[in-house]
Amino acid sequence: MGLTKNHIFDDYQNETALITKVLGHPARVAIIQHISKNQYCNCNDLVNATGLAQPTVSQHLSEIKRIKLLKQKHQGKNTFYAIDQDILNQYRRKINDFFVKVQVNCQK
Amino acid sequence: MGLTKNHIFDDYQNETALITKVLGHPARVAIIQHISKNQYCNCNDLVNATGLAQPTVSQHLSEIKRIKLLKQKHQGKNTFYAIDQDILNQYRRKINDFFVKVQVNCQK
DNA sequence: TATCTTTATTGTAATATCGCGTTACAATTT
DNA sequence: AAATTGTAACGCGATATTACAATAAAGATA
Repeated sequence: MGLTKNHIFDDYQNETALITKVLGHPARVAIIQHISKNQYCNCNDLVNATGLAQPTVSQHLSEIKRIKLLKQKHQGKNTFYAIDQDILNQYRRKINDFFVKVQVNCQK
Repeated sequence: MGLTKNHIFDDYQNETALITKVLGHPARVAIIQHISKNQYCNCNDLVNATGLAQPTVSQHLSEIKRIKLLKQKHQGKNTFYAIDQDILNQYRRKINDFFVKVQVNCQK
């Protein structure tokens, strides 16, 4: 089948997986790092920074956008990307809470 | 190609991705949750808890084992699984640090 | 011994992902 | 207008992932 059965899991489990899945590729980790160090950089910067082809970077960008982690500014032919810090912080807490809850469960 | 170019990314990026990738599936999130609430449960418990077939659960378990997040005890025909809390805590800090570093970079 | 239970392995079909060449398109630049 | 630049979309080949039936293997039980 090859098709994840999302419907048999709850919202919390699906959302946790959705967020971590986006972080689950080194290119996307690298892209997020580079944008954070160069807020409002463009696609070409990321191509140079990662060494991946432009369509590949563009594809990874759209996966990161899917979870709303990026803000975009269009200026002429350029698109500038920045990290949405509110969302980032929200996800940081969510993922950390997941770990903490698991940890607490272990100790009961 | 369908082949991740790990060699063009650094150890930090690859390790961050490796950990989050394992969490990037709702079945594995569910399995980790269930083991944490039932330390030293067996595979059958997880089959019942998730609703997935036994080979599927076994496959997910081995992915979680790949990053050393599980401890196992063999007792006769049974295999009991538990969360390795040291590793869990290590990963919690690692992933949280990743988020924090990105956040700090944004604010420079 | 034969059977049942539990888990891992093998094999396979369906689907998703990764990476990139090509193309398309919009906004500049010449 | 023509060429250039930056980005997204399309399409494709290679590989990986998801899920499961069937089987194997190892221990327990009748």
